Amino acid sequence: MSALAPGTGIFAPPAWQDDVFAHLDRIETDSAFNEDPEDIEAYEAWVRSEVVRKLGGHGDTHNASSRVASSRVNHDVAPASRSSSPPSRLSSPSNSRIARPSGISLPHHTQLQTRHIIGTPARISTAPTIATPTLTAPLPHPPSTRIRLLDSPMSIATPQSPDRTDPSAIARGRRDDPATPVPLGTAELDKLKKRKGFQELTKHLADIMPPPALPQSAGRGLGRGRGRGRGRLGMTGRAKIGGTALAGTRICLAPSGPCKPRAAIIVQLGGEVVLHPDTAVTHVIEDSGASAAMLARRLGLQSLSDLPVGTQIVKWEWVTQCKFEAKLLPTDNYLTFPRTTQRSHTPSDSETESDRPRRMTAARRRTAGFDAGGLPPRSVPALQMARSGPHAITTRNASRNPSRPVSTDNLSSIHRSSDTDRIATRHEPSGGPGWIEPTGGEQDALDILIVGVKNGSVSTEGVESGSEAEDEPGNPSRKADFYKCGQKHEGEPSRGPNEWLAVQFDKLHHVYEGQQGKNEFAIRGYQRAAGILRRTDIPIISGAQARKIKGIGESLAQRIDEFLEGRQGRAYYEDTLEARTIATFKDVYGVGKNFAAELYRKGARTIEDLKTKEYGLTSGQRLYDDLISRIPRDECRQLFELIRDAALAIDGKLWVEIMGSYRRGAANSGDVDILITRDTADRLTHAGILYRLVHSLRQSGVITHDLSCPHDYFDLEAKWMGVGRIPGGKYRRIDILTIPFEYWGGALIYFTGNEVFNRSLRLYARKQGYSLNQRGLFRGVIRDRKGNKTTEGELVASRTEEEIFDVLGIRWRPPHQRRP
DNA sequence: GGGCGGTACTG
DNA sequence: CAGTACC
DNA sequence: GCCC
Repeated sequence: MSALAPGTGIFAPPAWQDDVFAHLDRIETDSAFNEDPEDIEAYEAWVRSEVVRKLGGHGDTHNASSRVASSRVNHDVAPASRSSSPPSRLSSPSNSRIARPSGISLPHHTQLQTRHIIGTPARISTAPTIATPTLTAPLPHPPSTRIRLLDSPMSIATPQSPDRTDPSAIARGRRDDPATPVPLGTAELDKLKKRKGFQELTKHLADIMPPPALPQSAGRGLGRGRGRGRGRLGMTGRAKIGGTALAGTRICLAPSGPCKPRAAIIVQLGGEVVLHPDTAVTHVIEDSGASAAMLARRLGLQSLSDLPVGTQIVKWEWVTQCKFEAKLLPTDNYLTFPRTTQRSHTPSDSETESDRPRRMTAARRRTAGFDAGGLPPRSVPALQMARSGPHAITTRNASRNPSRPVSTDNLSSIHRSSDTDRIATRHEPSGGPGWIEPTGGEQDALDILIVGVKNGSVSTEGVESGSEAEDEPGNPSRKADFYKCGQKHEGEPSRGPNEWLAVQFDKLHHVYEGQQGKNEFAIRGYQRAAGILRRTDIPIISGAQARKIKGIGESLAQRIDEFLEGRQGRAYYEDTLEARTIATFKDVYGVGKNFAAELYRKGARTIEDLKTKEYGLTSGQRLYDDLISRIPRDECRQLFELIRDAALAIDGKLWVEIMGSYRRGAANSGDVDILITRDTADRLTHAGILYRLVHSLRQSGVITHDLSCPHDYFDLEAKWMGVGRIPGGKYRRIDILTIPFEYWGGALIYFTGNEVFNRSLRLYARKQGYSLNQRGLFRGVIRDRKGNKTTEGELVASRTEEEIFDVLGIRWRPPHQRRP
């Protein structure tokens, strides 16, 4: 929800904006946004036509590239001029001095090519002057192999398909005389009741609820002014806000999320609170992101249709809004399961992580295959662990229990056997669509273990006791256990009980990005808090409680209290039009904080302003509409294939791979990242490829814009950033990076990310006396007082990912586990 | 109170 | 150089 | 912002 409404975004539903970009943003990022798919299609078609119109029918090419290109062409005519004659390679695939592991094939590509030389020995000599590692070391493995590995989306625990329960079927249960509510529920309910948290909450409710002697049925005239309830809320000093807005309601708070403060607010507003549904319940609060089926389970029901007729399942926002408007509002805009048809393409994300973290604003995460909303089996110990152990916060240690059919030895042997550096990005099963749930029969051992742990069928024994249990063995160096890069992070296929809070912090983070004079580390703190909350399985019910978690300090704890109590605190007052606008402008490529602020000062208020008035945006920047939207995995793959094929047509021995969030298994990505290198065993290199590739793709209409070009296209290490598309499709951000062959490992790590993982790994490396960059792991780097490097240092490891992890004493992990 | 990743391209 | 970008 |  990133509408630019001042001061309302965090507490209120987003005001509708007459801003198509806000609209698009909502479509793209907000899973709660439901709209007729046809409207969306029509809208997106319109956006495309607008773009085409503004671009005069096609993308133009930036001067930057032509400038660089022309300055280069004379200098280095050879590669370009050769392009007319198809290159070729020696026919033998094994001309490399290093034997390839059997079963791994070179990328197959065109065969009908005439002999030609791409690089020259002279080129090779231009390679960076690090000591060349002995070529007898295991080589990195060729990309684009089609071998199924754990490092593949198919092996990632993908979210199960969204719950298909027909929303209209919700709540057809009986509604008895509200004066004598009868509990609803199955045997599940008894189990729920036994949980410690549940009992605590019951007790708490007894404390704050009006005396039972009074008729509870309607709660009319009660609640407000009740001494005890008020007492609890006294700290807010705002007990009058909201009046008796909820009089007459009987609201079920499923035992997750910020129950206590929520209960207090409801009572304060004259409503009743129950922890499990009965025949008199009028509303159920649910915004943890659970599916209907999961919610039903948490409520101890077989199905939500067991709820009394007319029961509204609403988001907490409805209550806060009732409070602020001091009246009972219609629930239409706050339904957890809106009645309109669900959009069929609601992302089924395993990783909807944004490549542009600042865009993470919306509650877009959807259902998971199991109920993470329930109380965790060991909430208190687990939380206490949070500060001391890396495994405490998440419950996603896949393989705690070796007594599963598949031993962990098998797992690690899969990882360690052969090569962990084979990219093995599995794009799709042959002929099938890309991102599908593995069927039962095809689940591999890891899937089974992951699913088992998640649905509780596999014990998570050993969480408290800490170490031993070698499923998710620590790192060779135990210190690494305490870094994000030494932990397993698989993203959040499940929604935890703190999703609502996490979303608030996402929003706050976005706002702060537009706030002037705020420390970048402070801003990141909010982003991190969102992630922490999202991964915390224990419902956070107070700032003080959250304070125990590593990463949540005094300030964040205060924000949490404000959110939980529905208070208009700092978060509210800092949510200004200016901050939001600037934050939104920053989403335009090339517009950073300073320029965004300047644009605001100059009077721009919407993205539309930037495009229609003269603020000096380039044509590429005006593609905002397309670029801001996420790229479905399958489209990433198609773009990749176009690029790869173009590259292989130039030199079939290139290694071309798709990196970034795609490699981490994301269901959609913010851009397409391509990494290119070439085995130098035949004494040829990929120098000049980038220039020819970009040129070729421009010819074919795949590349349409340059955003930034390498200072030297003919360096072995070069980066091109720009915009392209599948002809006819949306414009997409594309990055293409080339690296010297010997940097493969370092480049893989860098380009795979994610950002947090990289920072963590680099920090860890630094603490160990190394320095890690996209070229590899270095030792002996000397920095001056300001941290500037004064000595290159010596390359320690870089040929493969595993080599680098080994030196650092960190367990290698497949990309899909690198999502802290 | 210091530290917080390391680098590349643009103008 | 500062600003913005990449993961 | 948080952590050491």
